[in-house]
Amino acid sequence: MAEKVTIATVARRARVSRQTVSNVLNAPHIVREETRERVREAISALGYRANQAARQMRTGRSRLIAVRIEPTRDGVNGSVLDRFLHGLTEAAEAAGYRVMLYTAPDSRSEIGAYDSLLGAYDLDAFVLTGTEHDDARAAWLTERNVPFVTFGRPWDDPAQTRSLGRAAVPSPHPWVDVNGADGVAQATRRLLDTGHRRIGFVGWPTGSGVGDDRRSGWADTLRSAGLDPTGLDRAAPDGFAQGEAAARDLLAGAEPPTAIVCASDSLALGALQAVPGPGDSAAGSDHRSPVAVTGFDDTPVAQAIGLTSVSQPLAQAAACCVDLLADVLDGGRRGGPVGSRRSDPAAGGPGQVLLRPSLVVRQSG
Amino acid sequence: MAEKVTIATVARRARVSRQTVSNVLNAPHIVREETRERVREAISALGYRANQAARQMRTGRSRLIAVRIEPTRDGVNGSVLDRFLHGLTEAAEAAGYRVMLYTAPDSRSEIGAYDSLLGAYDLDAFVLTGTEHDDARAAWLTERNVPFVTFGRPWDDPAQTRSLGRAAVPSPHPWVDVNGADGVAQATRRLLDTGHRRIGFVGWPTGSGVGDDRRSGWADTLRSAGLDPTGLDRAAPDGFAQGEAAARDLLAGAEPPTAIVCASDSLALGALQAVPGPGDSAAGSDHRSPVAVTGFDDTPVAQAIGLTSVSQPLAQAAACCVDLLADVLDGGRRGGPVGSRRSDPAAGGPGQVLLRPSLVVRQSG
DNA sequence: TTGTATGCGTTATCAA
DNA sequence: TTGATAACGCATACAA
Repeated sequence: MAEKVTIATVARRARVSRQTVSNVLNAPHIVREETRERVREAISALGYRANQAARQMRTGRSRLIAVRIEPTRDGVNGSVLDRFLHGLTEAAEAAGYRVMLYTAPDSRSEIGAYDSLLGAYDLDAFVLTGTEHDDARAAWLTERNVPFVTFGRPWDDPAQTRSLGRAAVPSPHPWVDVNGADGVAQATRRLLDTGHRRIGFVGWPTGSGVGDDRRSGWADTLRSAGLDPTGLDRAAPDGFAQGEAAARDLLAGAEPPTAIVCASDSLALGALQAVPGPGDSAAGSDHRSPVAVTGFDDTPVAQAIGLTSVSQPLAQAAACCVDLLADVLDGGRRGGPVGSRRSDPAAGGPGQVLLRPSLVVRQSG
Repeated sequence: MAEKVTIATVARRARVSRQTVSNVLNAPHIVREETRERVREAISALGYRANQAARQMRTGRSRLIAVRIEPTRDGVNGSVLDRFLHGLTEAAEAAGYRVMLYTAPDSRSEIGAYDSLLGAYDLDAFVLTGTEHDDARAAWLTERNVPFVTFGRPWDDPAQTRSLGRAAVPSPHPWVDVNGADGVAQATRRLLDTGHRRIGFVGWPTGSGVGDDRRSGWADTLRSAGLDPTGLDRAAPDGFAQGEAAARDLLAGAEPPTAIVCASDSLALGALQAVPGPGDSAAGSDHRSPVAVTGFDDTPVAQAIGLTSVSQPLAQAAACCVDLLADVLDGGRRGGPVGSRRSDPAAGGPGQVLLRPSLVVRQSG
């Protein structure tokens, strides 16, 4: 066990005061070049590393970012969080932060978790995933002035908010999101381009921001192509079996769609079971399904079975989250090589980034 | 922003000294009951929570456990880490610890990460996943007396270790693992029970501890049933395409197997593509594949497509990891309601837990 | 530009 | 059983 090397050790070795060492660390520009070099040399020679606990006690900042790890929901989409987390950890490290995990069975208890986490650990910020309508978590954190960023837009219903009277409009907060409507539109447009005219949609029931957004991408694309989406969509909770049932229902109609766009890979996987497979067709080993199916999230399942799917730039989204947090935490005096990612440079408010997903075309569509 | 409530605030309110408050927190038994109650009341009335940073500075312990989040490897198996992480976070919270994430592109740089993490954050312990032969990370941590537990057995080659001379035998460390051989044996035995006699195996090339372990479960089971496994196994790196190729090769033989056991869901998914599907058979909609295929890990993919697979008790494994760490960190004076999980109570060494996986039977086999 | 003194909130040592 | 005092490592106001 090596001797503990503190700022005093470094100071002795570099024959300066502790304060000078501290200055080299926190405000290098005010130290004379020669001294600075000597101190730096001592630092690396001794392998000195600042003690976070002591620093935190003094500054009140922990350089810790908390993010909730959810229980794997339906399973198929679980890896999305996984990839996001990895990106987040990597980006945080680069910015000098660390990621701390916490769990909560639901949003209500999540707020309770904030309280104890903040009390004990002086967390610098939170990353919230999966925003809901009028998210109570965002409100709680805003109210207490706790920095946070959400991966997911705030899906506040403007009408409802307005009806609350007063200035109930939630103050804007930094967020990063992926344009789901755009992704679904890409998928739909590609189907149109390849000749499909009757394109169905299987998505989640109305009410979830994410789901409604994705559905609109499909409907709007059809409309701008002069097609009527009416009757061509089905609502189903996320899940394999639900997707299969919805697709079956869609295909049972008088004029069944020749392609189905789904709001998730889980639904798409189910839908794939419902469409007549290549084996049932007369032709031999043509792997192309007569009914094209596309999913959303480009999960490992999609990669494995050759499902065309919309891929979210998760690593980039995570990096944006960290950037936005760093903007707030480090007082905007960052500005490294990351480039400006603000989607709306005109607005003076907090950064809000909407990323564009990409379509990964595979055999299924 | 509520006033900062420290141990001094509590002391004032309870009209005791700060030390007494500290005692109530850390050594309740030495405080008179009446005083203790008064202090406890003040604590909850004020909503006091101990400041981790200050505590850490004094005790040198952070109550932080670090675990590496790997980049999603081949994808399909990614969710395993996800579920393990969730279990770990939950168990750690219950034991009063927190989980901190870090990344590293490979094992070599992972050791570098230890160094800086330990220097800056005074981490209490590490959880290592995916142990390798003669794991350098374990050696490094052992040498520096850093507490850690591995999820995965140490796969040290006894012969090689011995040949190094000296006492090169690595000192044992706490580990938790799932008995892969047992899991594959369960799958194989079930196939035998359902009448299969020619059962193939598709696994990873010899050399990986995990892979060899799983293969042995298959081979041993066949042998104890009086069958000869020779020629019935194929080695392939993990992956969908690799699994398909290996299975195809296996099925191309003169006497092709009627069932294939795979070392992973990725391989199994590939193998499924290689076997004649139900659609190719004469009979109608019998969903049962003529060639049974089983996977390993019970990933979401398996759940979605109905692949029989071996399921690891990840939440339990994670809980065991935390228990073992707590044993070390809290000096063995734990012993809550978790029950003794030591697999070898006779050995005085560090706890080592081998858990039994379970077979999830679905349509594919 | 560099050095000195002080305090962050907690726990450990020791005396009362 | 309780209370006073010191110390953990760092950063900051202030003096030199």
